[in-house]
Amino acid sequence: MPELPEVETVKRTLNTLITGKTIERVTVSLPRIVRRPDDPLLFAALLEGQTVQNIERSGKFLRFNLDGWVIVSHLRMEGRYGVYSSSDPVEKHTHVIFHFTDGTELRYRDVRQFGTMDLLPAGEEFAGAPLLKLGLEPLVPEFTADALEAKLAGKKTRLKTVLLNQEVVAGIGNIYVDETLFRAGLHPERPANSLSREELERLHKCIVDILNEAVEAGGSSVKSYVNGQGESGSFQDQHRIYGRKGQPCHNCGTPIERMVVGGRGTHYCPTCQQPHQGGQGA
DNA sequence: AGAACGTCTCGGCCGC
DNA sequence: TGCGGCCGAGACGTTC
Repeated sequence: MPELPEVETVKRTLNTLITGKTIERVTVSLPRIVRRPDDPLLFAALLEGQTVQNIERSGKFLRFNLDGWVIVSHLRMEGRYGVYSSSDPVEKHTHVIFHFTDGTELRYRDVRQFGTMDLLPAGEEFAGAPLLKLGLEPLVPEFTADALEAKLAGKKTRLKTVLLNQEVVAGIGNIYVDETLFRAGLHPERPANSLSREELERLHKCIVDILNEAVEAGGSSVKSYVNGQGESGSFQDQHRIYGRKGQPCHNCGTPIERMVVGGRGTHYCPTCQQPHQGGQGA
């Protein structure tokens, strides 16, 4: 489920919950989740005795920094982490358990089993897949309108498809791309290289503003919770376009429409987001 | 029954 | 012809 704001929320919560804890052993009950090393027993063996230094984020990936290793974890659609006592009953769809020496556990649950974990030597995590080709981090000072413009240059691809491409901007998903394009007043199917400078600057600002607002609200979903302390996220109450098919646009009252772009459900206002240049944004 | 907050691969089409 | 860019479809389990 998670996009950048949800992953950022999970990251912050986990930092408060498991930093400094030492892994005693690891249980992998669904091997497909662990991509590297390909042997889940080796994955578990390499992690024994490792201490959690901190957790960072790249795009939608979590990076668990240990002593000599880094776990690069992607939640895909429905992956969730939770911190439990070892005496808590193990919930359905729990696929990986990190047992700590203090009797607590970090558990990974994933109903759809799409999530992934890659264990990589510390210092080498950016040298190859899956982080090497990640695009611009949108919430750092280096993410400027010029940087975005350079990434979009020459791309005739539709705007929504480009923004969902993690090699362009890292962390935007289906909810925030719709929210961003609505606020920017841009049609999802505009060719990416057709934006005026003004439109590009508006798009850049909307990406940054919406992601920051969502992080501030603790993310959108109710599905990417960490545990009782980290499970809420209220940004879904601020969604102005996503999931509002048929309801009136907050801007102009026109019923919001839904179409499919790049295979993804896409919500937009046919009045505020015209398929040609123009418009002032929402 | 259709859709789901994410990738990833495959095959086809288009234009240089 | 060859190749890159781009697109849609389908796949990956499961739930509601």
